[in-house]
Amino acid sequence: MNQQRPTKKTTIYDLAELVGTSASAVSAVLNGNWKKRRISAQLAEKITRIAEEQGYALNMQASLLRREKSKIVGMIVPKYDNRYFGSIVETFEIMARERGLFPIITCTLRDPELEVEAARTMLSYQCEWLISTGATDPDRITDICVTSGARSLNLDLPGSKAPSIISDNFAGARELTRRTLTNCQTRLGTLTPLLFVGGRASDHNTAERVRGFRQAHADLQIAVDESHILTCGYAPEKAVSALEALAKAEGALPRGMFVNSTISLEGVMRWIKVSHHFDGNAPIIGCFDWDPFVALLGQDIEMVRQDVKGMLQSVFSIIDTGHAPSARVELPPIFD
Amino acid sequence: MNQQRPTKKTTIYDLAELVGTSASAVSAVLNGNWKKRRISAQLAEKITRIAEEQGYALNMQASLLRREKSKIVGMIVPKYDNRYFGSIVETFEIMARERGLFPIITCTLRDPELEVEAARTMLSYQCEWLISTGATDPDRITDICVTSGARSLNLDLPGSKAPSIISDNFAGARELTRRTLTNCQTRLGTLTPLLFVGGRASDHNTAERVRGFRQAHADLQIAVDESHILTCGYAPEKAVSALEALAKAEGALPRGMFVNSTISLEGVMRWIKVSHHFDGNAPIIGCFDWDPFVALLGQDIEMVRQDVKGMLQSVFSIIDTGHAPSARVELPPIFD
DNA sequence: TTGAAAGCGCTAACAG
DNA sequence: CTGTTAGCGCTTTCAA
Repeated sequence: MNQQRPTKKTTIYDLAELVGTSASAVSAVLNGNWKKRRISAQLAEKITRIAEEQGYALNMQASLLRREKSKIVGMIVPKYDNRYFGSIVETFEIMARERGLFPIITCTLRDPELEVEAARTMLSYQCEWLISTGATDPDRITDICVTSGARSLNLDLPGSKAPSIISDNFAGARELTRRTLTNCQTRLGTLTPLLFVGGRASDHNTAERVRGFRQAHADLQIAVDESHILTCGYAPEKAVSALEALAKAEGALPRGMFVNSTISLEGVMRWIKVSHHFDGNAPIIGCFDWDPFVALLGQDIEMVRQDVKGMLQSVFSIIDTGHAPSARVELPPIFD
Repeated sequence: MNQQRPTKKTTIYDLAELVGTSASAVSAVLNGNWKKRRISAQLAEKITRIAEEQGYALNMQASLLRREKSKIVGMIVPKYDNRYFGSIVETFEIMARERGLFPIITCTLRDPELEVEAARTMLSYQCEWLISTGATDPDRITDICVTSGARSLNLDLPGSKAPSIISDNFAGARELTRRTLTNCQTRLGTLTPLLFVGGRASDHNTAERVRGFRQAHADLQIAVDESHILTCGYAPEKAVSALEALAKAEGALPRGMFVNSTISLEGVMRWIKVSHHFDGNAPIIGCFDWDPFVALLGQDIEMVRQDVKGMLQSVFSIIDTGHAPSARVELPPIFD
C-alpha cells in the first residue's frame, strides 16, 4: 500500500537537462516530429529512453494550451441504464480512440439544466465536437457550442440547428407495429388495435413512432383508439401508473402493445406482474428497443434494435471530413 | 443549420479591455474571489454582465495549467454492457459533480494494454484520483499513478498497492449458494450440488465466490464436483461453449447453477434456449449480479445485487478526506 | 481597492 | 541537425 504524496512532476526541461539537450528537441522527439526536424536517431533514442526511465508524462494542459486543436470530442448521454446508450457510449469511445481523438462522456439524467451545464464544462475543456445524444434541448446546446467555436451534432434525437443522425423512427415503428399486429392475429385469431406505451409526446422520436404506429393500423384498416396512446414519459414508474390508470378507467386492456423503449418496458412488465391483469393470457408486445434478456426470456415480445454502429459511423464521417450532410440522416433500425 | 467556423475565443484580456479594467480583476470576479480582493460590487457586476454578453467561457486548460489542483477524477471501467457498471458510472458522475469535481470515465474492454494506455492518458490530463473498476491489473495502474503523483483506488476488483473497495464476495456467494441449494431442494425435492459458471479463476472475486460456493456446500455437507466449476471467463460465448463441452462430456447437467455475473448469465440462458437441454425442466439459478428483466421475466432465478451506492460512498469518503483505510473495504451485497 | 508582471509546461517558428 | 525564444490564457503574488 504505497501511496506517495505528489512528487514534483518531470517536465521536458528536466529531461532536456538530463539528456544534455534542449526542451524543443525533447518535445519534437516525444511527439514523433523528429523526422521533419532531422534529429539524429541517436539523440532521439536517448531522449526516449530517459523519458521512459523518469516516468515522464506529458502535461496535456500545457500542450493543449499551446496547440490549436484539442482533439477532444465530447458526448452527452441521458443515462447508462440500458443497452442502447451503453453501446452508443462504448462504440463512441472505440471509434474516437481509433482516430486519435480523446472522448469525454457525461450523463445528464434527462435534466435540461444539467445538459447545458455539462455542455459548458466540456467546452471549457476545449472540446471541438459535442455530440448530444437524446438531449432534451439539442438546439440550446448547439447555440452554446456556436458561441464557443465548437461544432455540434445530434444523435438519436434531432435538432434544427445542427446535423442530426437518428433512426428512421417512422418506418421502424410502422414495421414493428405491423409485426406485432400480425403476431396478435396469429396468437389470438383477431385483428385488434394495439396500446402504445411510453415516451414523451413532445419528443420527435415518440411523435414519429406514434405516426408509424397509426400508419400501420391504417394500412390494415384498423381504427386506433386515441385513449390508448399513452405517451406518459420514459421512466418505468410512469408506465406503471399510466397502465394502472387506464385499467381503472376502462377495465380490460388490449392484449397487444407497442412499448416505446426498454425503460418503459421495464415498467410494463412490472405492472403486468404485480397487477395480475393479464394472468393466464399474456400480452403480445412489440418493443422499440432491444435487450438480450428480454430477447431470451420474454414471451411473445418482438424487438427492434437501433443501428448504433451505423449511426456512429455517420457521426464520425462528419467529424473526419468536417463536412456535414445537408439533410437529417435517418438509419433504418434492425429487425432480427 | 448554423455551424460557424472557429470564431476567435474571448479571453479575460478581451473582457478586461471591454470593461476598462485588468485581467486580474476579471479573473478574480469570475472565480468569485472578489470579496477577498475587495473589488467594488459595481465593477464586479459590470464584469459579470459583459462576460455574459460576450458568451465568455473559461479556458480550463489554461486555468488548470496555472492552478495546482485539477479536480479531475478519472474512472476506468471494463464495459458499459450491464446494469452493474452502468450504475457505477452513473453514480460516480453524480457524486463527483456534487463535490465540484470533474469526472472523466473511459471503458477499457478488459484489455490490459488499453487499461494502461487509458491510465496514462488520464494522468496526462492531470487527474488527481484514478479509480480502477474491475481492472485486470490494478497494481500496474497504481504504479503508473504513483510515478505521476496521482492517487489511485480499486473498485470492485482489489489490488495490493492501493486501497480497495469491493463486495464481500465470499459471504455473498455463500448466501447465494445456500439460497439456490434451498430453492433446488424445494423445487426438486433433492439436495444436489450446483454447477458454477462464469468468471476467471485467476481473478480475486471469482476465487472468493468459488470459495463461498464451496463453503455453502460444505455447510450442508454436500460434496462439490470439481469438474462442475466452470470458470470459463465472463463473455456469453465462453459460457455457451463451456456448457456445451460439459454436456457433451457428461450428458445430463445439474439442474441447479451458480452463475457468476449477468454477462455469463446471458450465455447460460442462450445455451439453455438453443440446446434444449433443460426443456421441460428448467434449471434453478442463482446469479451473482442483478438485472431488472431477469428479475421480472426469469423463472427460478435468484439474484444478488452489489451495493454500488455503498461502495461509491466509501470511494468518495476516501477522496474527500484524503485518508485511506488501512484494510480492504468489503461491503455485503444485497439480497432482495 | 486595483494593476503589472511572472510563470505554469509546452509547441512552433526562427536562427543558427 | 539543434537551441533560443515567444507566447497560449490564466492565477497569483506583489506593489501601488
